[in-house]
Amino acid sequence: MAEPSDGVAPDGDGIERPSHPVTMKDVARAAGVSVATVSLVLNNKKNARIGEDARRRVRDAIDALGYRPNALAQNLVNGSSRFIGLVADAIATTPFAGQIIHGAQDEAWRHGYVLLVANTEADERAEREAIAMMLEHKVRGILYSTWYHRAVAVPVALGETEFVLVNCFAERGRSSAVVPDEEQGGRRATELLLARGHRRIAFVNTTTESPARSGRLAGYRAALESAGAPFDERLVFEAQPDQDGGFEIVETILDSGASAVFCHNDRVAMGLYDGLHQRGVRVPADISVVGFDNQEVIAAHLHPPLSTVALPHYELGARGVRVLLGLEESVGPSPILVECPVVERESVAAP
Amino acid sequence: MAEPSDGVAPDGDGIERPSHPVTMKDVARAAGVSVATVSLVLNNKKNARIGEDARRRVRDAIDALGYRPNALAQNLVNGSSRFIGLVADAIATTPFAGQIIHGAQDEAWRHGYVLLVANTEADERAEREAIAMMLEHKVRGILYSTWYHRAVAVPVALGETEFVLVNCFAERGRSSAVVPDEEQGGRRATELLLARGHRRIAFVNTTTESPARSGRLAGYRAALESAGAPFDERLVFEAQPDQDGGFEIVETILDSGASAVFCHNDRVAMGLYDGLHQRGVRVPADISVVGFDNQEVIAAHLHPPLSTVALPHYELGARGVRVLLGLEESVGPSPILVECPVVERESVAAP
DNA sequence: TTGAAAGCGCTAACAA
DNA sequence: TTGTTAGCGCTTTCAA
Repeated sequence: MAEPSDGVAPDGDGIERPSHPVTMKDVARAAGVSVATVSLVLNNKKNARIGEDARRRVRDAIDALGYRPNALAQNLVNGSSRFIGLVADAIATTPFAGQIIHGAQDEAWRHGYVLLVANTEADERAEREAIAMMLEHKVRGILYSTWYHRAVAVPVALGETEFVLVNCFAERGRSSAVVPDEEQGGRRATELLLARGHRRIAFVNTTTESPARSGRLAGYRAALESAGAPFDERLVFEAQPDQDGGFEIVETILDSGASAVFCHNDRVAMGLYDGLHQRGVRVPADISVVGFDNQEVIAAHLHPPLSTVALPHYELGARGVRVLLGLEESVGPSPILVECPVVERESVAAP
Repeated sequence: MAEPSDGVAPDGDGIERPSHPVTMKDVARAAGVSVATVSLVLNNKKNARIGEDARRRVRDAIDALGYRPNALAQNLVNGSSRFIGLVADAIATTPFAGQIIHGAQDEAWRHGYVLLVANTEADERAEREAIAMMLEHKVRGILYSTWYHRAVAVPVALGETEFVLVNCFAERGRSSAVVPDEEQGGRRATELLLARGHRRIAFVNTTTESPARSGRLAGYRAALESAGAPFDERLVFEAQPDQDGGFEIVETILDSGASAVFCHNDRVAMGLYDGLHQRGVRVPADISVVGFDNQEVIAAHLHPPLSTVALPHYELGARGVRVLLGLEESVGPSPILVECPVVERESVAAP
């Protein structure tokens, strides 16, 4: 069905190669030792004294035969695997889920673990099956992740193993969880504008109730207040959280007399740009704009490139495995908050 | 470290629950039968006649104890696992890799397989380790995927198992491979314009050598020719394949007198839109535009929404596992070509 | 310094 | 209709 671009190790090495899968027994035979010895040198146990000679013979046999340990067998005897399960509700909708997987995968790998990935598309049945399968594979633990920050009902089966919620938190009860610090992010975004001297800063929030909505608003407000700028409710607007929402709210923003706008996300900012351009309003000369999410395809390539605050998805995945593995304390009853870093580009200027 | 939102099954069911992991032996004891019997009813082997009574007792015991088969043990005895490995060179850079994973995962799942995912960031060492790890877990086979369509040097270790290249093909030698049909895609994109009556259609190709570059060009040309429209070399331009490239080429396009533009990808189209808007040129009233890739965040939300041709990443992943599993013939020496479907939106009008 | 042997949880002959 | 038993490939005492 498929062939390697290159041959396998040549056979003329003088050692007989068993017809198919090379086991430890084969190595032992070839090296003239017992399987126990092979096992010992393989895992180089320190308190097992193996002669230099035998050790070498084993090594040679392993190379010659192209032996690979059978992880299935190892896991069976050790009673647990090196798997970490990751169940995601949407792995392809946005690049976000990808980032979580990426972070989790890197960190897991670093500690000798492998990711078992399951996509559930938020289907409860798929979710149950995914978790069951992971449990049956005796995973070290499960990362339960969502593609946008929200509260979730923790599936009962998760209780059979250790788990960490990633980018979500438990509706009720407490569970280890790692989520983005929306408020801090909102504060940073606003400060980006404040720092350049803006005082009348509009905030285009989303219409949908969510931690992002309340968190970013709180951050916006806090930044304003601690900068001594007035918080004016009439400068807070709501729009559908996408390009259309941003596009439709231009007029309103322009009427408000704000010199800068903090958008709930980059997509809103993109729509806003569009509407602004159509009216001949220049960014940032006439009005400054800041986004949120740092959705690369958009933010980095708008004209001018959009200053924004990044959602730390990679970090969420990575932190998730760290707390799962007990490398990091999940202190306190509330979720671990991960910072949202700012990404400065060119959409902000002095008023 | 983490608690379920809900308790585990109550203990007052009259059956003693062993302190920790419930094994088949526990079930056998509780049901008053042998492990063989339990195994038989579990896998409901047809040619094994088990009494209704025993069968029920086993079922009850399983429920009562909350037994879960140990997949590790099952795999060990069967000599092979239900894993399919997926090595990707970039899982987070774009939504594309996510789609491949998604498709592979869905299809694998459908056939009772689980995805083992590894991200290599194109690092050779990471790649070797990832493949080794998969081999050690006795995967059924490996999907080797890239985030953009290209030729690859097939890692030697892949030869130790079955594998399928996804979104890439072997530099030399033949290997099963599944790739997008760039030429067909280019043809479709051009036809979108041709169908509305355009004859002078500009093509903004990428500057970088790739199957996408040559394939889409060939498709463009073929469509033109079979529609009896002249292929004019002076209508083929090159630009960096992103927003900047598209933005910078507007003037040139406008000067060419073309009534429509087929862009190498959606990002280029986005940049083009931008430049067009700035000059007061309307899409599609003054000029029609077609993209490629169907990068949702962009294409669906431009003004007007961009008609484009989709890269079939989901399908690539799914087909990949199908050929891996031998469900689909990988006929012939050349890669399997997957169709690029067109996605019509509103950026095309009559000239 | 090494080997023999038990056993991880499960499946599959083979007996009974 | 069911139980006994021998492995699957490996790790790990325990003896030698």
